[in-house]
Amino acid sequence: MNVDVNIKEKIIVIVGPTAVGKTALSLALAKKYQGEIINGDSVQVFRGLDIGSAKATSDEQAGIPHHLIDIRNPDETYNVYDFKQKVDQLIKEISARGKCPIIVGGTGLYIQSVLYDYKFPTTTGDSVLRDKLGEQSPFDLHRQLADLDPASAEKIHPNNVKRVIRALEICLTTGEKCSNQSSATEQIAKYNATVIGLSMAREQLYERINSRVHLMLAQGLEAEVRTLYQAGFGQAQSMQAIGYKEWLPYFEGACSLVDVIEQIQKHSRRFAKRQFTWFQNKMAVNWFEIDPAKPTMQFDTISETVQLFLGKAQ
RNA sequence: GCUAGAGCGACGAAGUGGGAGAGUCGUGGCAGACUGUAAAUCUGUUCCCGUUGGGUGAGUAGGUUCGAAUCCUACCUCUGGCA
Repeated sequence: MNVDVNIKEKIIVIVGPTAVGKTALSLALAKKYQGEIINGDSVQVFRGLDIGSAKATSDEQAGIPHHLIDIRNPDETYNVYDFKQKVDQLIKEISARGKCPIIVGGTGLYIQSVLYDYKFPTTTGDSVLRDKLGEQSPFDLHRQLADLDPASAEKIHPNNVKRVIRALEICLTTGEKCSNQSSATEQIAKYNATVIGLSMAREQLYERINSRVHLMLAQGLEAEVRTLYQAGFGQAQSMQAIGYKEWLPYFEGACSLVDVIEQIQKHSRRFAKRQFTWFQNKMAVNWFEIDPAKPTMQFDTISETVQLFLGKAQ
């Protein structure tokens, strides 16, 4: 199959682990190149989750169009499918305006789904079926999957109940096999994208993460989470985010504030590691190492790369 | 100074008290997987080396023994008690 290169829209993608400085770079590039920012992050979509998700402040956003931020209430859901649909549409619109779409985010799956044009199984989440399946033992679930879709069963570890259930859900509601549907997607780049990755020496990144948690606290993180908690959103999807879920035991008197801080730091460090794993292994990234002492020093180099990319004839 | 107890693996804990185990639990680190919750969920690994195997190993140095984490001696460190 030949995809006509000429019709591919140009997009800039900024990826990297949490706390590395993606937001700052996105703002700088958007200003310089008349870009519009598309949030590629699974938490910043929720209203009211501002400090803990490290959203750009409204001052920072001023004058630069931002998309897919604050588009959900804290008790609503959001997923890759929603994201990809909206992004495809947004890229079309923004490009038609003669602007450059800049996708910024740390959610590997989301970014991947856009870059490689994932085709998702048609079945939407069926919570009744999921609950019913959830009552069974992991072993039984996995055995069922082995009957219906051996390829998936082999790929998914029996302990990974969420993914076993999702695979079963696809088999049971569509009659298709999860493994067939996902492999139907070829690794074909849908857009003419330059993927800029920001990295940092592990130790320094971890220090930055640790101190950023204290910064968030100073900015009023506890009050932000308490408001959401008191509004009854404790069990919502949005509250599973790092920086939020860790407060629940504290509000219930089961742990100390120090415990909360340490948990948030730990979860953030692990998350950063998982982000590295994804971006390094799943997609072609143009990496730039950030020096935490001079975080904007690389921006000029990156900017040149971007200019070259944008200037190139299609 | 005297006395009682305790010292192992990146860290913490429990347990064992002549036939051992680089064993158990937890934490941290490292690595990995990922197609509708993905900041989710899950997996592997973590003394050394030539890694389907081999080596060293229970504070340190000796001793007893066919065999020692275990018993003995000395020393070091920590904790409690007494001065």
